[in-house]
Amino acid sequence: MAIPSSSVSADERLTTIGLLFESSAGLRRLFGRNLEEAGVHTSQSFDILIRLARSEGNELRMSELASQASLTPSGLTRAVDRLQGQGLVVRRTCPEDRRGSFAQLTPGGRQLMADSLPGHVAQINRILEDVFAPEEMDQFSAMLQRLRDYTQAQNASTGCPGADEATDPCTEG
Amino acid sequence: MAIPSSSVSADERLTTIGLLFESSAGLRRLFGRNLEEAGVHTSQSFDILIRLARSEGNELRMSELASQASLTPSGLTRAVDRLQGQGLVVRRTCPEDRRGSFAQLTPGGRQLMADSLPGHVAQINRILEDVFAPEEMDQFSAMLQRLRDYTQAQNASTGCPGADEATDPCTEG
DNA sequence: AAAGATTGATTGATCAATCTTC
DNA sequence: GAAGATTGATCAATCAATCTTT
Repeated sequence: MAIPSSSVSADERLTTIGLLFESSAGLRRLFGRNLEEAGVHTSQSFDILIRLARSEGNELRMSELASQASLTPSGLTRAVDRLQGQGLVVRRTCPEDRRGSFAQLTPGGRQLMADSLPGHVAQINRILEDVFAPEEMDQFSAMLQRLRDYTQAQNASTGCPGADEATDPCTEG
Repeated sequence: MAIPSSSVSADERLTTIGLLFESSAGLRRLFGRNLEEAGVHTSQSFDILIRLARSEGNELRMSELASQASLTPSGLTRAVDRLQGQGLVVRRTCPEDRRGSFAQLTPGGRQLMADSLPGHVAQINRILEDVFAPEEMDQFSAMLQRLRDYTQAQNASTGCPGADEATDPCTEG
């Protein structure tokens, strides 16, 4: 009682991490419902499509996309296979380095994003406005940014998915 | 420029959600390394074990455990099968309602938690102290708590895993 | 030999269907 | 018939190994 703020107990900090995990899982479920109705199969698919949609030329290198989507290279290969099967994405061999390839949004993929994004953004706004006061939003975002950067840096030491030097703020899910 | 705080753009809010997802995935990867060294197979296993460890009698009903761990009933059945196979958990039929059962930590399971928890807590403390100022911690936790509660309430409307009325603050991962 | 990407084998999670008990 | 839990079938992600290009 009346212990200063640095006294946050171990239990409380464990709980904080648990809340982060549960929030993430809960949001994915909420989004999943609406995205499916909008024609996007899963929240993970959307995660990939939106990053392509927000990139120059609607395309990204496989390795960078894997990193941004928190997937291993093989995981991304399979995800892009599925999206290609749905006609939303195509592969393009990188002309300067023929080992690499780009994943690129098709016109159909762009259309799907154009159709589904407004509803998704509206849902996000509704949630965030219900939960946070306006001045809290920026704080929350800034804290998450630091936490994300920290985990990326730590994971980078040992070559992990989602451990990119990515300065790119294009980071949605 | 100089637009008030409520003008946070759609892109910024999309990014906030993306940061939350990436933070969650990044933390799971960081924890996974250390937990594996400590003898816990995955971050998901730990998620289940710690909830049992922090519950009365080291046991919890399957349905409640599923909800707390953000798993479907069948997902939890399989997870408990694995933990039982490792000798960390046993099932106990509920005497008052023979449809239900409890998952309960074995002595070996309790020992494993006793051995691995200190290191895990230390890792969490290190991360949170590196990333956040002391006074930010409580804010961050409180914001996540509201977000978690909100998503649970929303998902509850349609019967989803992790959508519990759970007032229980035992919530780690 | 190292980097980018893919494939095969395995593990983990989900949905739909089923079984038992209420 | 509904609730708690499990099983079968399927899908998605990972690791280890492989192929191509550098």
